Amino acid sequence: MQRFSSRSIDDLASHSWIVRAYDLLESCFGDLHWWPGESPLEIVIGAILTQNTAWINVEKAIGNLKGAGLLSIEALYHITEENLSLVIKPAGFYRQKAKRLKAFIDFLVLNYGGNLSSMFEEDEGTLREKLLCVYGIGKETADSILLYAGGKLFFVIDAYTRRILGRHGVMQERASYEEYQKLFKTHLPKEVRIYNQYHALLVETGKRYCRREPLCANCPLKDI
DNA sequence: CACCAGGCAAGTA
DNA sequence: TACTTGCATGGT
Repeated sequence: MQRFSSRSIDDLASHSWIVRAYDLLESCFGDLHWWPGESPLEIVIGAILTQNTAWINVEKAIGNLKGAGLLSIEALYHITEENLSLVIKPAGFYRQKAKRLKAFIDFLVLNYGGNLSSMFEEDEGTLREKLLCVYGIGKETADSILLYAGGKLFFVIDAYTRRILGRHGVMQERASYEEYQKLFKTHLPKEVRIYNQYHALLVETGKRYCRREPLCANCPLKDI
């Protein structure tokens, strides 16, 4: 029986990779202070609109919402789902996403008087469970809302995170959302600022250096 | 022209 | 549990 399981060896390797990657990326990109959005509401809307969609198209949809005066709970509550879908059209999947935005707004109005601040006053574990019950909100969207709009300590796992860690052999790309989340939770200080910045750094890296094919030679992480 | 983008829900085995 | 498919516009 070996005294040191391969698990703990792996943990050490993972730990050093996670920490080194953070330092390297931060020295490359600096402080990104994410999420691109000017208010908690805009962040929530962006989180739903960006589902499997290029951010550039989300910006157009949000621009349309602004132009139409629809960046408020009130306005979003009163507009019809169909009209909303036309405004957010550039983001793609527009019928589904109109339904999802409506579902969230209804949830917010019904449970928290339409007040985002009130929503975030709820116990964060309970809130996450409730968000996951809202139509159109899965784990990534829930964690994005909690971290970036609410400042809660939840690490966001997205396609870029999987791809980057998968390609660098830190974890199987197909591993579960929980496995990925545990990896970061285990090896990082429990600070919202770090969670926020790290995910932002990973997305930036993914956009620039880790698109589908091929693996970019200039990726800052290639020598770890 | 083909392929993909910061997912999710619903259906199948 | 672990796949598969539909959803849809716009950039490369």
